Amino acid sequence: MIDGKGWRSGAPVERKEIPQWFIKITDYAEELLKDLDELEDWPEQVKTMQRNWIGRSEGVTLTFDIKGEEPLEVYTTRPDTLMGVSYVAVAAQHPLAKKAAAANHEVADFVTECNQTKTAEADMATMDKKGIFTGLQATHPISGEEVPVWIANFVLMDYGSGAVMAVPGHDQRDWEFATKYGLPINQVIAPVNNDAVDLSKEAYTEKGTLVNSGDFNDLTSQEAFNAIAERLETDGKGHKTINYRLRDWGVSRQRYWGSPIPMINLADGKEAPTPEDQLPVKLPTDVEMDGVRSPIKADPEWAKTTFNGEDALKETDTFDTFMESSWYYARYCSPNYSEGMLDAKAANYWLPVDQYIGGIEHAILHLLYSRFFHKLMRDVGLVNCNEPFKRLLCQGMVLADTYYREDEKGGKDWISPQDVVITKDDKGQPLSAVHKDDGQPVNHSGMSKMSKSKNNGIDPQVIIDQHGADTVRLFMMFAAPPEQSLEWSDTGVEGSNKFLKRLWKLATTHTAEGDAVAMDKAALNDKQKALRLKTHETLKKVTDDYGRRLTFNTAIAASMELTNAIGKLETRQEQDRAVIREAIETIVLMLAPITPHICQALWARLGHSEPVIDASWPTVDEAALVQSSIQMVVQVNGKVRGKINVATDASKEAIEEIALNNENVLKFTEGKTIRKVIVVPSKLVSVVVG
RNA sequence: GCCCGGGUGGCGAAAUUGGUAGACGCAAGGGACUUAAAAUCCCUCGGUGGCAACACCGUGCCGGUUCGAUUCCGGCCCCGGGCACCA
Repeated sequence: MIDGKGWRSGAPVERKEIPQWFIKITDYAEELLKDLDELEDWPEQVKTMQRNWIGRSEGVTLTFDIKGEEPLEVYTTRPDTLMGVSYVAVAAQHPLAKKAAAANHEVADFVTECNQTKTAEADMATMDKKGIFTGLQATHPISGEEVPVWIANFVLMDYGSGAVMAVPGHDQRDWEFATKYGLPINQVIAPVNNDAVDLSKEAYTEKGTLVNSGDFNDLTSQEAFNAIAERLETDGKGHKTINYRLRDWGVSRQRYWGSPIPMINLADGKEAPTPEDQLPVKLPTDVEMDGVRSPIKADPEWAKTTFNGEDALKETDTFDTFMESSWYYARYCSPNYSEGMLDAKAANYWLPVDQYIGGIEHAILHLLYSRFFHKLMRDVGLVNCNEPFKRLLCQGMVLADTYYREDEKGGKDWISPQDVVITKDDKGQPLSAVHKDDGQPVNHSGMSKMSKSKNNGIDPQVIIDQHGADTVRLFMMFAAPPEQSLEWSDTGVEGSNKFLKRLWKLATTHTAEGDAVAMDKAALNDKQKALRLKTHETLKKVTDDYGRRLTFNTAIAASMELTNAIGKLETRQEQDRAVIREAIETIVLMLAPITPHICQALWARLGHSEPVIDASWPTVDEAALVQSSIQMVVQVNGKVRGKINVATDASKEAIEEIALNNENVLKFTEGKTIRKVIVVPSKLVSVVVG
């Protein structure tokens, strides 16, 4: 868009009302909300976002009568504040607004202005709150008093009934609007503790006790909610309602690139689904793009068809691409099936998806649409489970450094990080960045998502050619937990390569010395036992990291620690080699999912004929985890003052005794009264002195 | 503006249920090997003071709960994701 016009067509950007297709996702709002509770292996963050997006609220729908007009319906979640209403406001697209606009050109100008502003929620929420009086008066459903009807730019036509009752005393947005336009601000809620409220500074939005509310005085907000709802119900002026923030899904797109919506527009103005013998409706490929209109809209012939022998027109809108991404996972179960959308048998064999992975940017739209679509498929008998994705992991983005130079026009010329040479000072802080070709300086613009536009993508093939796929895989899994963004670092890649070389050397040196003898667990010395302990502790941790936590970075770190520990054990005895063999085999099996190639090669050298991919996951030897003594920390008034070694089976009293007699601990307890000693088993002793 | 995350050494990060802050790695510094360099190996590595033992400070900022807070609570600042037509 340039200056509010399409860059190719020159057409001005404007908002228009056009007929479009919607899918009634709101019918599933309650189920989409409720079933979130079943998704135990979804991140809490995503479920919270979806709950808020669906936005279930309990309130009351009520009507204000207007002379000579249809009664005005409003929805409120705070019926307890009803007696404080000082005006009502409708959206600019509301029928009352349109009617008022027809009668008054100032109102018409305002409505036009509202229709030109952006409709994104973020824009609506941050724009100046503006309004205009329609000239109409509405009758309060209980007091019978007259209140003015305004048009306000912040009232959404799509939510509730497109009209709100305004209680400036107890709603901050209404308060700001009333203050701006000099409308009355009435107090009808008082704090429970009866504190005075200053409504000249801001609205009082808490719940409390009703005041200035006639028959409802002295009721609590909760009691008044019910009492007022009942009164309205009795008088035929309203009733309790459950409302959702979720709106129906607009699936129409006016562009060519998409699946044509299989509906037919009939001569009488009605619509019908495309009959089966005309399916699928295919997008024509022999088209001319004029850059303005979709070819199937520009071509008067394409849409022509018949329905029950009558002339009719095919729909020329295409589907939102979210439509396809909402069920592809199900189609993947029977990709060659041609009798329908899904082969239900295959779908039910495979679904739900055990582990789904996607970026956090899909937390709401794609993941909500998919859940909805799955329930639709269930309701027509295509699948028999309630939810599409059993387990969800939201992975982060890959970021890389960005470098640029300014061109003559002041624009930015992005330079690939692979073409930049960095020099660093003694402390490792970058001193300068220059282009590798001309040696001239370039500007650094931080880390950002790898993209074509910033020219900071790294072709993995280059790194794979240099260091091998295992190095790249190891680096990517090691640099950060998967749900966090990953900062690409060439030196980090080299670090991963170094580790693999070290592991290779360690393992091949070991195998070159011949086969290890069988381990004699009873004959192990302390150092050998310590390595076995480390091996099985590591295995236990890595198993949990892979299986439950999905923190591959810590699984790798633990494997590195074990590798370092092996290097520290001297190999003088046969049993040293037996314990080392076990440790190396464990590392190879643990890292095989991440670095399969090198692990397969090492596995073979370790004398296994079956491929490592077919080897079973090693089991933790609980006996190896048993220790005779452990280290505990001693704190005095919350600060670590000593470390003690105690027998694993030592009693609380014995531990206390050792802790209190620790040399450094005594320095801080001498001459003071010991008020309390807390022993946290196998962790620490906390001494409180005063 | 609203909803959801995040903020820890020079850097990427770890600390899983409130219990030793900085594991693991990168960068940097020192050393060994080498004619030399690369590679490799060893040592140091949050800050301040101290020969050291150790002490004090330290997880965005301010406050609170607790014997004990990176972790829990209240308020604030900054960064990222989403806000329905980017998908």
